[in-house]
Amino acid sequence: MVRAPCCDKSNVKKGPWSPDEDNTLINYIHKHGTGGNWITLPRLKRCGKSCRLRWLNYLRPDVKHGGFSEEEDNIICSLYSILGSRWSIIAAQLPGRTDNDIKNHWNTKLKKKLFTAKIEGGNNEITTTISAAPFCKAVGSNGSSSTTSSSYMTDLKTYQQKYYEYPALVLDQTNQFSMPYLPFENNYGAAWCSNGVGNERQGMMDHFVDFEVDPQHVLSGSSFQEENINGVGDDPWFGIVSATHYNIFD
DNA sequence: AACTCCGGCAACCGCCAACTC
DNA sequence: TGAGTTGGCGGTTGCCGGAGT
Repeated sequence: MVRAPCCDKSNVKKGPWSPDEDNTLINYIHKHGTGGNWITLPRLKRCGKSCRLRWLNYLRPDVKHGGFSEEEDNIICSLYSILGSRWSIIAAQLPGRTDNDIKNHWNTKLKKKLFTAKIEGGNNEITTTISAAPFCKAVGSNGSSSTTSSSYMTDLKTYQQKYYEYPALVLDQTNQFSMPYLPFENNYGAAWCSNGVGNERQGMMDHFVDFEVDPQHVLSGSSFQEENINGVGDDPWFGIVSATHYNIFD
């Protein structure tokens, strides 16, 4: 009871797609859809995976190419600061953009842009790390605090494993620290910051709780100034307090 | 004009989780 | 239940065109 392999690797065409191949693929999908099965797609001498990639990244009618706006750049950088290189999740927040496109854009432009901004900033904060804290799992679906100490610790372990390079937060055009902008509907996504006194994890947790239960700290689609938050120090930490409805860390 | 270098991007590769038989 | 298949993802490669020399 064994299925046929997805393609005969020795007889599979690679490299750039020709207009003919594109047309064949487009016509087929318009006629039949993908049916969730890329392997049975048109009899191009292409691997099913290659067909899927070509359609999703290039041929799909709603896909946008290039021309990233400032706002899109900001969203990408903010989400990168939180999620790291989880391009598919980041792409899900940007209609018409593909993970591949965003990844390329980050690697070729944004990374350098932020690095340059960091150098120009020229302060000790350069060496600071930020972290992405999947605390969302520990927050009630209505945004209220329902965290238990055990789930706290589970998430803390994940949290401690997820450190990212600093630069993504230098984005703020006013040259101040700003919290990542989280473009989630209904703003269930919210950012959190602490001064991370002495790099104490417990210290950060305290700030997290303070922040979480205080509605005025919940983002409403704008960036968040450092002075709005309890902890103001030279060793800031950033994270998410809630993004519960989206399960973005699952 | 010829050559080299470099940036941008499409496509491939390999891994892994989910699914199927 | 386990082996094999498939789809999805992130990392990487390699081609192409433009800029610089």
